[in-house]
Amino acid sequence: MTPKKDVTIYDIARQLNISTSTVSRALQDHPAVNKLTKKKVFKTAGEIGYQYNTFAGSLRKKSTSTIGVIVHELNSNFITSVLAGIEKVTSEAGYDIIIAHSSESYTKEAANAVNLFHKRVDGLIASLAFDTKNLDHYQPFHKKGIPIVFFDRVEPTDNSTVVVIDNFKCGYQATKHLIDQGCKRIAHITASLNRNVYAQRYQGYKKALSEHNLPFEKKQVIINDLSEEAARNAAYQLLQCTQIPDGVFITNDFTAAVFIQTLKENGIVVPDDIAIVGFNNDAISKLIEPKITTFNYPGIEMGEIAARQVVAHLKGEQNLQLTNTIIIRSDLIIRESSLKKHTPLSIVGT
Amino acid sequence: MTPKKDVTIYDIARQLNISTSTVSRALQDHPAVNKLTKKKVFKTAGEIGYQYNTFAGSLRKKSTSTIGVIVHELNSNFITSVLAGIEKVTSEAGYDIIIAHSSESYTKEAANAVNLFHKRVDGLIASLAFDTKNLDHYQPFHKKGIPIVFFDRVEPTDNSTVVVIDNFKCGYQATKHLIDQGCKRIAHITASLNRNVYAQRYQGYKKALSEHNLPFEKKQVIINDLSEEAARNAAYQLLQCTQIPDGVFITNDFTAAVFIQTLKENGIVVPDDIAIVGFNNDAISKLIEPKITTFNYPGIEMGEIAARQVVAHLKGEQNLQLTNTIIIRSDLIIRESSLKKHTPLSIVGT
DNA sequence: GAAATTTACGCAACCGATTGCAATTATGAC
DNA sequence: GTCATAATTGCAATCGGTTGCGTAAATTTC
Repeated sequence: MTPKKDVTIYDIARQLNISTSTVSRALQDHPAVNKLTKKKVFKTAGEIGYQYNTFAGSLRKKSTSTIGVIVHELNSNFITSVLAGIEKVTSEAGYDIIIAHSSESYTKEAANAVNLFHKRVDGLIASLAFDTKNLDHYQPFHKKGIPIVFFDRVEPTDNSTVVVIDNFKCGYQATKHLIDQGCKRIAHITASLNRNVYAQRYQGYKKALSEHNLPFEKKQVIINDLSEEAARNAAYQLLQCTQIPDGVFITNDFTAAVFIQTLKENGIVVPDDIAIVGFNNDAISKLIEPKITTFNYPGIEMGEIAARQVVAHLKGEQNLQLTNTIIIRSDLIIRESSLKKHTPLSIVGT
Repeated sequence: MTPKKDVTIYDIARQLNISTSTVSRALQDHPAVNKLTKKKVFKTAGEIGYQYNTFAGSLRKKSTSTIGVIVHELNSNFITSVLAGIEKVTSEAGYDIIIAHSSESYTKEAANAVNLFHKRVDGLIASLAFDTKNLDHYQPFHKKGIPIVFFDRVEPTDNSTVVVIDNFKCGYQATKHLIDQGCKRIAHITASLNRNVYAQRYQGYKKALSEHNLPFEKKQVIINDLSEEAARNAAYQLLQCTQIPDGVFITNDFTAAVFIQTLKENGIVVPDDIAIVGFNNDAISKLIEPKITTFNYPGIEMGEIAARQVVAHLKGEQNLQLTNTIIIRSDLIIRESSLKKHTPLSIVGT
């Protein structure tokens, strides 16, 4: 609308009777500029209200000092922690970040990728949506040599680093824990097995069952979108089985919370009738009754590590081309929802 | 790192033996370009992998088709809904958005403002942090005529539109509701009264008390950061009063949930001993026991309206200069946490 | 005090798209 | 076939920094 003319380095140069080169260099604190000159430049810059023009700079430099971040959602503690971790590292290294979220939609994820590519981010950190099955939309980045690090929701790739937790192990641990509590019929509620995190937890679940000679039944595995409605439906579905399960491993705390609520509404006692293990260590897991046994998801750490990888690559300290997988520790946090009566309370965490 | 040369409109022009002007116009689907030429341009553009260079374009056009959004946090349903609303409207109007969050810190909010200003957003939508007391960091936007719309967390201003709910009324309603339930000693847990939303709810609370001849006591008002720890401390503090309250209005559902949990741990029965009203209608409000009476916060609507204001201004359809306040409807959702025994269940919502 | 360095600064060519205005070509009217 | 009008296209300046290279001035060296 208002085409107010901007204050540029030309204005500073004119005012001080020096060249724009010197002004530009002074503004960058370049060593080849006299200290006095720098001082004068900064002074008049402030006086006449100079503002750096990112476009001119980026256009010339072909770099933006900006790192793009694509996440699959925003409203979870996990993601917020990751973002905090990323921000910490990137800002210390002098990079800005642009956050885009896909709301678990492949289409939006792809659109975001295109957009960030156009915005010429210097690097990318991403977590895939539920239904993202291929990584084609990231090809332009690879072609241009822009480093990408995937975290949490990843896909096998030849040219990027991935930062994850050991989902297989978590799935195994969760199930093993339920078995240790005496559960014989353990169900599993999760999301699309196309997504690595769910696929691997599922494998871990199966492994634990078979290792302990418990039957694996298709009916006991419910795959949905982990929404509130899905959680309720899952509960009703399981309650209608001839043999209702005595343990359920649910890959999301919110879903687990709704599930538990639905059970309670139907007179089922958790954990005595059905023991529950959730996932993510969301705030809600400690607030509902019973408190949910879950897995701690080290968000900040994941964010920091992912960001550090990208930054290291950009600064030329390290090359990401070599495929690289970083696995971060995650822990089972045992709370009330999975502890059958006989267990001594002393081992209950908070 | 890798200074691969970009494909530009010059490459297309050379290939087709036409001028860059024509290519540029063809790419924009300008009417003054022959249809056949356009077709050829798009074809070769695709073939040689042309990518629009945002910087060159923005530098020349002095506009970015991007709207900045500054929020005070990310992990709440409310904010996520607002973002969804904003995204819907802006993307339909052909604008991108850049999301920045301040984590309730004034310093980060100001830094984000500077950053978005440098990124030359065409418009700004913002919600203030807890401790933001002045709007100086938005001056550069005003000076350049960049429209700003504040939502929810706002500050009186002469040159921006604000989109809010009637917080005074909510505070009044919440308190009135508790009074109707028979509460005589109503406490209030909230955050910094510098922030409009809390200040106004507080005023509403006071008004309701005085209107019903209930004493207002400083001790009954606890101001903190609404964190988990703060919620617990508040609970202990109130329990130590000689006369513990029989109703509490808490301006945040998460805080209310922790507060209720702490009460229960100490043998207090909600709502019978103490009735509770929360705020925001977060997912958690329906999942804990008892379900929390709260206020619905129309996030999507707020986002849409805020975005529409900015877009309308940018398209020249409307001027935001004239101060403008838009108030959105919000509703008290009555659930178990505030309903004293005698109340007929039939009016209980879900 | 002349030669060798070092320190500061300026020149001018970019980066890639946009756009007012002029020029050329095509189409239509008579 | 001529002239007016409309449809296309090109010229060239512009947006605001950046940076390799060259040069003048200041400092050091012997």
